[in-house]
Amino acid sequence: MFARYNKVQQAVLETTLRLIIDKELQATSMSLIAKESKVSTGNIYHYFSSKEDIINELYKAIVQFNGEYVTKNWSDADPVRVRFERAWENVIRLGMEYPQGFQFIEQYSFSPYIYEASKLEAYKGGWCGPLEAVYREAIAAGLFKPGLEPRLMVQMHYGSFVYLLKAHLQQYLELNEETIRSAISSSWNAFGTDKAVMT
Amino acid sequence: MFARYNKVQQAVLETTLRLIIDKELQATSMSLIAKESKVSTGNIYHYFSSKEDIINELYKAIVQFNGEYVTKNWSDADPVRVRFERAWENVIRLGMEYPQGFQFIEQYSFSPYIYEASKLEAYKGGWCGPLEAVYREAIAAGLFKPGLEPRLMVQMHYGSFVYLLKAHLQQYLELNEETIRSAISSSWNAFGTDKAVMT
DNA sequence: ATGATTAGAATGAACATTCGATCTAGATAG
DNA sequence: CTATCTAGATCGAATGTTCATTCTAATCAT
Repeated sequence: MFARYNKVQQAVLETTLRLIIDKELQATSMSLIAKESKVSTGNIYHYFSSKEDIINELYKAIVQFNGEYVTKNWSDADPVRVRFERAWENVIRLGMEYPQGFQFIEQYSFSPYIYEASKLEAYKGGWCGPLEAVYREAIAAGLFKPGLEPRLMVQMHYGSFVYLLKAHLQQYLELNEETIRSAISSSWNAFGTDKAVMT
Repeated sequence: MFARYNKVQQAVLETTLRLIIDKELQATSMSLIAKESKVSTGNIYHYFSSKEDIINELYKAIVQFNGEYVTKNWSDADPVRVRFERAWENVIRLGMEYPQGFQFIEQYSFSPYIYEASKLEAYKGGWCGPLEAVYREAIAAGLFKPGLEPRLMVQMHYGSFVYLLKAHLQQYLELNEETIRSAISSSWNAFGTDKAVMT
């Protein structure tokens, strides 16, 4: 997840992520990060310019990782429906395999603590653009109803899966393969035309 | 929104809500709350036992307010589809009219800062239960496909609307009446059977 | 007057950051 | 092969600030 950083930076970033998810940002002090990562405070400041800097590096690293994960296993050559399913499957799998990173982005993507510059940099590595294109294509092919903006559709579907994951991570409900397939298929139906329904 | 509190408490709660949404919890100090609410720190501690206490009162008050808002304008006598539409319309309207309260719950409902007791108390006044019942009824009437848990369906739909609202509040997209109607209708279609489709 | 309420200065703890000292490894010289 | 040097890496104690909370005195209502 933090492959492009050195050992010390990795230790700090991993520890910070864990602490923030477990205990919340305000309860995550530099001295605690130092103790748990086994890197002295002085040395942390050798590699990061401030606490804010750590959080922002964390943000950028996770967003990039997530972006790569979600756009895996599918390409423009695949049929629209396949791309749709793979992408959302990836989103769910990402949330289940890397819950801390997922929760971190969920909690802090609108936080003033994250610099606008980090958010901008994040957007470039994101997957919203590619997915929007898939939806646009689905509309053009008559598989999705026209009328709503692709951007809005993606936003709604993303929200669905985020909340599914939240409920799962909170042990509020269970997610098995069958349920995931079913949820993705239902999502398709929300915007799908008769032509597109084949479930 | 804070009708059941006295003047001083209202001032403190309103100010705290505004500051937390504008500036984030950790940047919202007691002295700032005191200055902006025009209640001295000493007096704040006369009405609240701690900062945590303020946040938790805020949480409980908003959850109750939201619960009442969402279950307005519909009753068990209405047809399932009407109840479905009214409820989600209320959710969206709530988010648009009271964005701060909406954002606060979004950000802090999973926070360790909120006592479990507050969350429990919140659940009683919540609207998840009533909505789950509507979905259960829709399945029983053959309007919704069986297979998925009603709880999961509600969770997914709620996520859709939350993200729609987030995007709207972030000026990322515009929400007009037509779009809202269309989004709610699409949501119905996600789980709707052929019998139920009438759009 | 007296009990409740309000005010804001005082307190003490916690925290982000800095700083000077120490350590390490690799290069250079004898 | 050993001794010396050096620059970066690492350490943790010290600093100065911020903040939640408390305290004491003043004000108000009855």
